[in-house]
Amino acid sequence: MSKASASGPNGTRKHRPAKGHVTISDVADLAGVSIKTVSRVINHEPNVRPATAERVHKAIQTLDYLPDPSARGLAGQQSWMIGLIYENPSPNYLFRSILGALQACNKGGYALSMHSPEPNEDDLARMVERFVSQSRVDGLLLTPPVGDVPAVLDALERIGLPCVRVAPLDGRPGLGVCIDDRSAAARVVDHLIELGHRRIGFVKGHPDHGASDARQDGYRLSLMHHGLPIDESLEAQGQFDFESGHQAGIQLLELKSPPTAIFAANDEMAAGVMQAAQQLGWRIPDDLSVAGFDDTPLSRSLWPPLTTVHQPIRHMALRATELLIEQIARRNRDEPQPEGPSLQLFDAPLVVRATTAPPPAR
Amino acid sequence: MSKASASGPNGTRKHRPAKGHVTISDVADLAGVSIKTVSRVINHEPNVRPATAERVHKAIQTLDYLPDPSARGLAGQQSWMIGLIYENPSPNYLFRSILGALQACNKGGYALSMHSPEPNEDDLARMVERFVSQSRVDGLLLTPPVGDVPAVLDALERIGLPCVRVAPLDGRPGLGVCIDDRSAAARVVDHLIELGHRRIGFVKGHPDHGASDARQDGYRLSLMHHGLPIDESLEAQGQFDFESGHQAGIQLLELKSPPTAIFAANDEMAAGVMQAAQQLGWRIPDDLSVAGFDDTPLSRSLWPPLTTVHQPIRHMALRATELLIEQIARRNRDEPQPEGPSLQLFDAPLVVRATTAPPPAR
DNA sequence: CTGTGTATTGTTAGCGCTGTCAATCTGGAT
DNA sequence: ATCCAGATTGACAGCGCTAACAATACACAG
Repeated sequence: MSKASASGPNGTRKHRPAKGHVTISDVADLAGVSIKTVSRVINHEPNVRPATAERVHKAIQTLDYLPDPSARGLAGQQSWMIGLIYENPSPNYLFRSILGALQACNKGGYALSMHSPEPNEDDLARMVERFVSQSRVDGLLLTPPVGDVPAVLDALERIGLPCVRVAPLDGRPGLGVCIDDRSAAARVVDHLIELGHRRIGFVKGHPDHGASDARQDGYRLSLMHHGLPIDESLEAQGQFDFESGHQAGIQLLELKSPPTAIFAANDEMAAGVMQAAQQLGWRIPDDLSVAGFDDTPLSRSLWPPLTTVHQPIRHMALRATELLIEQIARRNRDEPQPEGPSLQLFDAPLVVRATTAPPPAR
Repeated sequence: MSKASASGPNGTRKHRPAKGHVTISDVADLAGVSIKTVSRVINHEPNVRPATAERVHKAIQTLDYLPDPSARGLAGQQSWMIGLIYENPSPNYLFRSILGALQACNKGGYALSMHSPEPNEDDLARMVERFVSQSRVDGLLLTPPVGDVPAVLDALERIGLPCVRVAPLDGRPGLGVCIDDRSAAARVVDHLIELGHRRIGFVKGHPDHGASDARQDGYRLSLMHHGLPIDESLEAQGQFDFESGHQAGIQLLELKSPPTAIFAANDEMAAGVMQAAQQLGWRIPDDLSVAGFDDTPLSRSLWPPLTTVHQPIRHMALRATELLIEQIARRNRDEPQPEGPSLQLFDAPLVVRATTAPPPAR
């Protein structure tokens, strides 16, 4: 009797009675079922009679019950945590990624745990392994450039941990979300050519952050497509930061035959180019057109506002996280991961603002 | 014998043997002590013989053991999670806060859980309460402007949840970290006056984000201190964003007797002012000096680079998190929270760049 | 030596939940 | 009616750790 009837199949809890702390057995008692059935409902397990599920749901609502993630993590094999590895030089990029990931996590009942390698960390793969085993995350979101380190991907594959890459560069199998950097970059150059520019400079990004290469490809592709020559002296090396853009700008503008337009592989560097130009007495866009890439808030805070490519980073991270959660769910049900192309492409539209205009008349 | 010697006081675990998963009993076995002693060492409890502690530490190192946060959370009364509530319009501010908080969390063995109210959320206090009870965080970090909502603070006090505020505005008791907005703002205006400016405009920030008021106070204080009149027509309302700064800039510059310098309550708005000025044909700093506040990366990406006040946000958030962790520890030991002034002040030095110069000669 | 108090270590019972497996119920087919 | 497969539900044993208490070891006064 003390067992079966007093207050439901599992009895009442004895501790922390004052700690307004609703547990699964409170719900079970109220719904008149066992805690296991409540657990089934929570986890959407099959074979629960609709009427029963309904009663449980009502009890959950009434008590405002929320399962304790610690207990779930301890008992089950999931930690309900997703890891986000970042090593991104751009706060803005990272910040928007976090927002997107957070949103998807909230929706899916996951928590987000962020981690970045120490500045002097040389063995990224080992770092990631340590992080994974310590925090027991269920899956990993890899933002560039960490998602392009083969050693890390190998390690993850060996452990068998689900992961999704944001903006991956290689053709490695596995889930990912990205934009088509190449054609977006080509679109920028198309735009400049349509305005009448014939000598168009390019500022490359950080050599390790390979979106740089794709954007350079797009730049050259558009040039070739319009029958314009590729002149390597018009391609300056940058590092994706303001200062390097500034340097590159000076380098390009002091050429004997300088370009009439400069396309920088991101907004920060475009801002640097603009600073260099204004310093050297060029007016934008009258004497020089400038275009960037990413559409960070910066691009709207420059004067004149910058023509750039909008990258839907928040959406991409959100979708990446959703994909990751789906993958984790499949794995938990021992379903095979689907084959085939697994890269989700996002639109990256050109945003024409005020830094691009026809070249000065000869 | 089976109890005492076979494999240590607690025996060996039976499940998930392959899952390279080191638990507290593995450590106990290797060190030849009970799991409770290991627990004592981990939690720095007193009354462990140094030699024993040493053996345990060695075992922990050998096995690369890390306690499972879920299990700790479930068994103890701590969740080892700290919540960060944000509703900040500035990605940069928030991002730097996150970095600082994350760093302190890592050091203290805590995880960080971020949360922001829904855009249309009206009852902030209830939202915070729900978040706290759902995620079972041990403490809360309140970034502006959420840290200034009395209803939220009341609710938190009622629950008895430790919290620390970043940049609080009122004199409410409780821990917090901040800069002296007023004197920092005054220092900016001092600087402008020293350069020879006599008509100095001010762009106010968002009325709800009360740092705005403190900065305005500083502006007026400096003016008064130097015997200059306070002219309300020189004070334009802004919203802390670029667009509002642009508007305010136009408003001030189209005055019959426009200012020779404009101090905006943050960098974004200063960028807006700069845009407005350049649009209207004013050269900076020759015709107009501009100063901002916050020292966001933006301030270095503008041309000319912006004179502003450096706010050590990352450090502030780091320190705030440390304070929070200390407070949680005290509470867990049932120690009383210390009385007295609990606001930690940080330096916010003026960074003079290129947007401020003597006013044009009459 | 013995007794007493304190420092140190161990034992045991959960924390709230899920996984396993057994028990019960249901709806036909016989 | 009777039986059986499948659907539905429940009992119970942990997950890895901490809290409360128990047990032992040790130190030193009497």
